[in-house]
This record gives sequence, C-alpha cells and structure tokens, in this order.
Amino acid sequence: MGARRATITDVAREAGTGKTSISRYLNGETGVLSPDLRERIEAAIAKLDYRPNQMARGLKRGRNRLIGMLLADLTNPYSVEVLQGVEAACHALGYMPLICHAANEIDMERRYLQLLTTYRVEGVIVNALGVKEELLQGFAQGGIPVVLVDRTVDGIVTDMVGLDNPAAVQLATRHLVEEGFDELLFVVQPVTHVSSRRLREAAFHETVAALHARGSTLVIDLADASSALAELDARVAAAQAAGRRVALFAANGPVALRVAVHLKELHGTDWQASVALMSIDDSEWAQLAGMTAVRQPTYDIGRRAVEFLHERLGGAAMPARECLLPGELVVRASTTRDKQHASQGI
Amino acid sequence: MGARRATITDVAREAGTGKTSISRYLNGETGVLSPDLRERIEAAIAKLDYRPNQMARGLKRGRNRLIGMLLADLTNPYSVEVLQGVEAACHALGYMPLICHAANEIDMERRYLQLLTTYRVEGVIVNALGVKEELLQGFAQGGIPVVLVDRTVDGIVTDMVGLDNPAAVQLATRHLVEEGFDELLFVVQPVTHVSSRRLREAAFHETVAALHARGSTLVIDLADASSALAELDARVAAAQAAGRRVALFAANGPVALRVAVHLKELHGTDWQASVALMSIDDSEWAQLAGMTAVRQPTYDIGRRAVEFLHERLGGAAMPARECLLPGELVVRASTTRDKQHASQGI
DNA sequence: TTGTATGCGTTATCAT
DNA sequence: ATGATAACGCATACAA
Repeated sequence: MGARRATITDVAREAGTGKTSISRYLNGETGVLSPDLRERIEAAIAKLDYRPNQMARGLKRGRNRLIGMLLADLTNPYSVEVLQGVEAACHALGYMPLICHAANEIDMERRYLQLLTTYRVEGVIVNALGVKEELLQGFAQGGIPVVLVDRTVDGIVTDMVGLDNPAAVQLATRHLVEEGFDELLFVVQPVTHVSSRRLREAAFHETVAALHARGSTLVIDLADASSALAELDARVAAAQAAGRRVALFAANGPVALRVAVHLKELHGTDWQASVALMSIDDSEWAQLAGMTAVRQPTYDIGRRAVEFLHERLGGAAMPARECLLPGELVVRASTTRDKQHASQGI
Repeated sequence: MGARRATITDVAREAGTGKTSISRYLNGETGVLSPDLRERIEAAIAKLDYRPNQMARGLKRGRNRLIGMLLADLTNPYSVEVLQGVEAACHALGYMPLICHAANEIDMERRYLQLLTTYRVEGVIVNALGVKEELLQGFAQGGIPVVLVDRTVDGIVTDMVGLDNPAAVQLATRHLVEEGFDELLFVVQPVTHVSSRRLREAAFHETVAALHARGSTLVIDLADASSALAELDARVAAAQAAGRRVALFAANGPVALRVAVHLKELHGTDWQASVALMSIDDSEWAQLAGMTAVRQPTYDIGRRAVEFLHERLGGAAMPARECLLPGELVVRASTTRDKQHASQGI
C-alpha cells in the first residue's frame, strides 16, 4: 500500500540502462535497440508493472491525446448514441475522450469548457444548450479545433456534424401527408439558440406548404408543459371536430415521450387510436409504443466529429466543413393509414 | 491562431515578478501578497487569459484531481443516473470524473482500466460487467482507492455502493403476492459474475418461499432472446391454463423492455391485460406503459460512491464499507388487481 | 547502439 | 513579502 508507481527512472535502474532507452522502447523506436537490452527492458517493465505517466508525457510532447466532449444531456438517448460513435473513433485513433455532461445546466457548460482548457485537451466536440460565441472563441484563438454537433453557434464558423434536418423533416412530413393526415401539428421545445430546432420547424412549414397541407407549430417547455399540452388538446379537438385527421410530429425524442405520456393519460391504453404521433429520434420505447420515427445516424455523427477533429489535429487547414447525414424513416403502426387495425396487430 | 497558451512564466513576466508569486496567488495563499502585487497579477492573468495547466500541476503535486468512472453500459438509464450523482459530487468536491464507457465489451473494460492508471487517476468508481480480481488489484496495490457500484467482485474487498437488493426484491414480490398474483416468474440475464443479479434472484426465491407462493426463474440473454421468450410464453400459457394469475418480474430495465416488446408483439396494444409485468429500474417508458417498478436511488448511489472515494483520499483508513440504499416501489396499473380497468383508465 | 543533459509548466524549498 | 532554483516524469537533441 502507498507503493508509489514505478517511474521511467526505476525501470532504467532495474534494467541497468539509461532512461533514454526506456523511452525509445516505449515509443516503439524498435530496431534501434539491441535484442539483449530490449529483453532486459521488457523484463523490468513487467517486474515493476510500469505504466508511463500520460501527464508527464503530454507535458513534454505538448499533446496529451485528450479530446473534450461536451454533452448537454446524457438523459437523451441521442447523446448516448453519439457518444458511442465518439468513443469508438477515439479509440481507433488513439485519443481519450474527456466526457463532460452538463445535465442541461448552461452554467455547467461554461464551467466544463473552462475545465477542458485547463486540462489542455487537443480538441473539443460540443453539443451544448447555451454555448455562445465567446465561450468557444477561447479555443479557436488557442488553435484548438472545435467540432459542433447537431447545432451551430452564432458567430462561430467551425466544422459541424449533424442530421440533415431539412431532408429528414421533409421525409417525415411527406410520409404523414401520404398516409392521409391533413392536419399536422409540429411540437417543439423553445427554439432558443438551438439551431436544429429552428431548422426542423422551418423545414416542416416549407414542406407543408409545398404539399398544400395544413400545419402549425406548438412550442412546449418540458419543464412546464401543462399549458402547452392543454393547447395541444384544444387544437387536436378542434381539428377533429372539423373532420380532419390529425398527426402530431414531435421535434425530438424527449418531446415525443412527454406528449405520449400525456395522450395516454387522456385517452387510455389505446391512445394511439385517437391521435397519430411520430417523432424525430427513434427512442428505445418507440418500438414498444409502435411509434413511427426518424432514426438519426447518431453513431456516424459521433464518428465523423472525431474524424474532423483528427484531420484538424493532423494540420489540415481548410474552411469549416458541414457534414449533414441523412435520417432514416422507421414506419410503425402509429402513422399507418389503418392505424387501429395495425396497432392491434403489432 | 497557433497562439500558444500563456504559461505561468508569461504571467510572471507580464506582472513583473517571479513565478513563485503567481503560484502563490493561484493557490490562494493570499495575505502573503502585497495588495499591489496581487493587483498586477490579476491584471496579467486577465490580459493573457491564463489558465494553469492541470497536467503540469498534477505532475508536480502528485495528484491531478482526476477520478476514473468505469461504466459498463450508458445505454442503460441506470448508469446515466448514477453518473449524474457522480458528476455532481465530483464538482462539489473539486474532482474531474474521467468517464469510461465500456459499451458492454469486457475487453474495453480492461483497456480502460489500464488507461486510467496511465492517467494517474486518484481513485476509481467501477460498474463493470466482467472485471475480475486481477484487474482491480493493480489499483489496490498502488494505494488507489476503488469503489464498486451495484456489484461486488470476487476476491476484492473495497467500498461498495448499491441498491439494497434483498429489501427491494422483497418489497416488489410481496406487492405482487398481495395483489393476488399466484404464479411469479423472475426474468433475469445470465448471472455471470454480476453479483446483483444473483442477489436479486436469491431474494426473489426466498420471499416467494416465505409467502408460500409459486415462483420460478427464467434466464434471458438479451443478445439472443428468442428461445428464452418462447419458454416464457410456454410457462405463462401453462400457468394461465391452470387458472393462475401470473406476473412477470424483470430483474432490470433492459430485460423489462425486451419482455414488454415481446408481449406487445404477441398480444397487441392491450398486452398489459394478458400478463402483468413489473421490474427493477423505473425506466422512462415505464410511466408510458403504466408499468409498476422499483425505482433505484441512482443519484444517491453515485454521490455516495464519490464521497467514499473522497474519504479514502483524505486518508481515512477503515475497513471496507458497504452502502445499501433502499429502492422505492412505484405502483402503476400493470400490477393492480383490476388491471384491465385500471390500465384503460390510465 | 546507448547515454547525458535540458526543458515542458508547475509547486516546494530555501534564501533574501 | 518576494524570488531564484530544484524537482515531478518524460522525450528529445546531442554527444559518445
């Protein structure tokens, strides 16, 4: 206990040589070492259970292979999936992701971002709620590449990866119209500074207009949803009274869940028979509920983000890129023309 | 761009003083600095946007405030919730959690654990799938405290935090029996080395025996569930044919979801009318499905884990502790005596 | 092929 | 109250 970890000096002494040779061995400068010495080094390392200190290493080299990953909300399965892509890519490229979870607290985001610069991460991947220009400028000025995920930040031009929102929303909206729904209600959280929400809503209205369908937006604050939900009920009732088939289109998974829970409270187990619901984000419960959804290419988003970073770290100097990946429409009973029957069957 | 971050030397020069004073300022050795110098330092720091390098700091001090957090599966909401507790506590105590997500890959767990020692974390919190004695011994020998979450590891005695499984399972089982279910089926993943699964199953059988009820276990491998699900159907059918009221008790959230999806495929929207299902882990969809569940004190588990670590790091030398927190039974329509009606109503 | 010396950014020791 | 200087563990330029 209290047994200090072995250092490179210890290993050198144990192997009866200098630190340089150990360092060479560690950095794979093989072929420069005599087989004999190499063996002694290996033996010494094994005996002392030596592990090179990444901190010291990073200090010397000027890079520590650390990549900061700022996530607004790990409670959202979307984030976890993106994270998995990030992790896989990091591993493949030899980076270690420093994961920062802001738990939807804007102030946390700020603190974490500061912390990241303190740990001298080589690059950052940001999926935040309230990150503004100033916060990110520090990185840019310090020559630390930034990749944005799912959303852009006003005043910042950097690489960005995310869903192709216009295409995805168009795909989904078109599907609803084709299935015969003639009153579409787009439900979205307050757009505040989250560009993807804005884009989705814009695309929704464009598509609706292009298809000569009826559509409107309902803004819902998940922290205080009651009034929005009441409004939702009213609009649905009015439309149905007018003989229309109404479909709800949730802008993301969390919104969809909130709406679904509400509908179930209102209409009971068979709530799907009353109103159609679909969403962007194919949550794990979507299959259980038989809800149509647009599955985001989350894993690839994470992977691409790391790759972008890696390229910048490799010295690539090019204008900011934007990588928009396509979503996939997963059709389930909830938006099928003969909803009632289909939902029973599945 | 390419503008190297300012170092303590830069600040010293800018403030027209020596590095020592800057260091003193940074470490709050106030009162030893003349007001004048102090002001110059503050100005210099602000001007250069100086941030002390944690790596160098850690190298010198011998501790870097890094805590390793190994998670088997972030896809499981349980993990995310525990993580939130960990993060909050880390922040409060001045630590930075180094989050490692093994994505259910045992080999990843091993790699991450090695990486963690390489980054010289001061302590580790482990919630892993296949971590064995040997892997953890390295930490113990190096004097690095380890806290286990949700499960113990054979041959390792360290602090441990988790759900009070016997009590939770007893609570749930008793509820089922009281609601009139007389054939209980406990569904659990292969117990392989995950102590909590073993404990839950044992507690289930004990309680069932104590209550003179009928209960059996079904093992399900989520990666290949078909045969287990067929077996499940068979047992349920047999019991129901014998006039029994059967309830399924899933050992955790992922199992519950898999079973629920299966039941829905089999019985349609109104699957809850056919079989009762409850589970440990109050997943986000549980409310939507109206499923009874035992909510784990996840946040507190994470918090306690960090606190344990913090105490050890503070030098506390005491025998290994075990912190078992109580679960909370959340009763919903799925296990209510007049299931059919209730599930319609909710 | 191998070893010595210097420096990375910081803190700690010791003067002044 | 303040400042040189050594040392943390490692990598590298340079010497041998």
